[in-house]
Amino acid sequence: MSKPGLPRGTRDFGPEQMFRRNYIIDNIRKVFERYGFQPLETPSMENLSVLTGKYGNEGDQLLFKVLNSGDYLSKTSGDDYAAGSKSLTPKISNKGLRYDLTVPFARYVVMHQNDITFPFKRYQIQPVWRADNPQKGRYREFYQCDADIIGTDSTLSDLEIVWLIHDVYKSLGLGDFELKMNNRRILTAISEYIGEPGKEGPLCVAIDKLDKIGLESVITELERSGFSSKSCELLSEVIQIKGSNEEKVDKLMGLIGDLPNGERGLQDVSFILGHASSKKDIQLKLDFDLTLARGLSYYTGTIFEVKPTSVKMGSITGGGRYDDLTGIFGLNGVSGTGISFGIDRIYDVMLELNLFPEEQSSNTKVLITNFGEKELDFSLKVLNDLRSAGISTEIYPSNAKMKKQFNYANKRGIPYVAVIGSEEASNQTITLKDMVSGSQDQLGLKEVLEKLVV
RNA sequence: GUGGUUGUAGUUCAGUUGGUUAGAACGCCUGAUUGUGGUUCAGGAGGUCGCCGGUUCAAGUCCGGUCUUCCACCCCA
Repeated sequence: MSKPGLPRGTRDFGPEQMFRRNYIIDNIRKVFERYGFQPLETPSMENLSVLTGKYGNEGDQLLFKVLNSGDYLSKTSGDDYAAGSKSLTPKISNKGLRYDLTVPFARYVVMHQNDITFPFKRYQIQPVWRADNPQKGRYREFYQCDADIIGTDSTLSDLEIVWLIHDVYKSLGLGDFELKMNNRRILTAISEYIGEPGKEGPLCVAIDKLDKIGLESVITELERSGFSSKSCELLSEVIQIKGSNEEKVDKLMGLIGDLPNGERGLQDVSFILGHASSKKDIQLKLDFDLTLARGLSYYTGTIFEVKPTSVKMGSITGGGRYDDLTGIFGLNGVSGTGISFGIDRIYDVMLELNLFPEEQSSNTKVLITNFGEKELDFSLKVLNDLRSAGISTEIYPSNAKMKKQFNYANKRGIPYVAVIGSEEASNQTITLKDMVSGSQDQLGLKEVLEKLVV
């Protein structure tokens, strides 16, 4: 028999890792619920008609497709095979694994539009799959934690997202990050201002790389995609605007303030900037960054991204406002804003910064020894009494050597061992050993309960 | 999808110009200690050298392919 393995880009999570992952997820969930978000889960699989075409060409290639059940070749012919995988795939596969949580959410909203009370605030914590090439911080199966407010175009919701991000990272003790914010309308207005209206798509793609490849390479790339040298000159002036967040808003107002998109985008940004710090306990490095573009094409307003500052890692949280997410499924005029936390990356960052609470390798507080049948009745009574009192208790399942039973408690990090041998069983007492100090006392059941219930 | 990189015991890694029976540390098991773990000491088990093929008298070592790991690009969380 050959040794088993895992599919590329997937991982097992042992008890130790699950303890840490649950710590992250529990904290995020608590904050989500404190903000009034309601839980939602959707299936791992969606119909390919729901998924394809939503993430661009590249995204479609990254979808994991599920082969049809039964004789999946029955509806194909030799011609399909000859025409290549593009024409063959739809005939042998009509389902795929979800690529993110936003599109399934949009599908859900459209299907349940008559039952949902808007504005609808939902959160969703589930794995997603991408047939991508794995590397640092990139997996083929990973979790997203999404929170969206849908059915309102109020900028107040965007502000709530800022506070939500702040509170999530505060609860995790991760303060070492920067929240970047921009607005797609501003990028649109800039493309109009520099004389290349309608080209905000390529503009976003290029601008997004600014901190990676530098201004000159960005300009080169833009010229290659048809931007005139005059527009590029104007652009480099605009994106080199420096100063505080408020100063940047002011300067931009002078340039693109008369354009409808520019005015509205800057209003939103300044609303958020103005109110964000009104929260009492706020400690947030919020940066209005003109070069933040974000890839996903459905964003139309405010956009967010969180990056750790001292750990080399891509974005750990991203989101923004979209005006017409459900339009692709035939429901128009539903605006929303949302955020997605990448817990696998947050895990990596927190591990590197040593931010997890001390590991708790076991929930069990007491291990009851097993000496065999004579002591069993009393041992089981103690076991059940301790459990009834809310104390997490185990009994060693077989009459093994004491060395082995103590070793088990030690390895599992169980703090107390209750020794119940013939002597203890006959006078109904328990020898309770404290595994940390090494000391032990012979006690009655009541005394044990008093000692352990704190 | 493109380019580079990695693979030897449960884990982390050695392994000489190709040459006897592939090693270490940690971990694991047993005993010293028949009712007591963490320390110590003694002993033991554990390997299809990722897989398939090729070169050679001889391959862990060289060559080809393939899978995998990690990294970068693209894109993204």
